[in-house]
Amino acid sequence: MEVSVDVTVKAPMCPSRGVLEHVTSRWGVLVLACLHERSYRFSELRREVGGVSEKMLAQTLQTLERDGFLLRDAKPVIPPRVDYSLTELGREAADQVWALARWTERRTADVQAARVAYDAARAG
Amino acid sequence: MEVSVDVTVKAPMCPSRGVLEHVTSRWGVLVLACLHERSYRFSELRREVGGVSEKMLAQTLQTLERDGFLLRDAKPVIPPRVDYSLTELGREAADQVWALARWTERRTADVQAARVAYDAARAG
DNA sequence: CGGCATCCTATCGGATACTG
DNA sequence: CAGTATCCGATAGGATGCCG
Repeated sequence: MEVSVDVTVKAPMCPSRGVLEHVTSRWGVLVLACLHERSYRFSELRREVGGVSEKMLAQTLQTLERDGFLLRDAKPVIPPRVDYSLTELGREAADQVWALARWTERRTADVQAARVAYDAARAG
Repeated sequence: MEVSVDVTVKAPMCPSRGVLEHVTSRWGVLVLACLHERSYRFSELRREVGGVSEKMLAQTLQTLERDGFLLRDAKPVIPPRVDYSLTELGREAADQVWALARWTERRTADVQAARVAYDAARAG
């Protein structure tokens, strides 16, 4: 178990940077985008996101929970059931991320075309 | 020099994921946010972003240029001068990212408060 | 000035095994 | 089911040196 990392060494010059990095982290974006629609259980979320390992999903959820973006509701039942949903703060973040994700989907074809053009310009 | 990596192995299930990851990459976000305001030269951008190494900035700029987000204008003068500016596609991306960055700045204090509360709840 | 190549370390992140 | 712990390979990313 990792303890007591000296955060003073690599602390970002601006504290908002750390927040932005959590929101825009590889799996953070996708988790927020998913939860934008509705609340999810752990493994349900894992399937929905797709391609994320158990470890990284758990880690991502913890980070986002700590930042106050989402609520973790662990029901005391057997088998365990844990639901994740957005807080008000998280909803605001998810709105932004959702918009970005939607835009990306709409424009993906253009990006792919740009890549082809870029590569062709150098290979030629 | 690295060549011919087998992309079929780790290709994202959805091509838009790759695009989203470029836009939301650690330095990509900040570069787009900077260029949202105006165009920049390389080292000017480096100072403005702050904390980014020469290597990573160059790499980030290439990725974003290849994706069609920005224009690289290398003037044939001594000493060299290279200007980076957004394309129309890049402007759309930068708008999204800019909004997210602004939101993050506004809400950073709330996130920090949430972290303190979260940590206090476990430290007991 | 604006890169590129090299080296090297830290962190990311997947696979596996284990637990309540 | 929903995690945690551990191991380990892959990648991010900094430092340095060289070049047009």
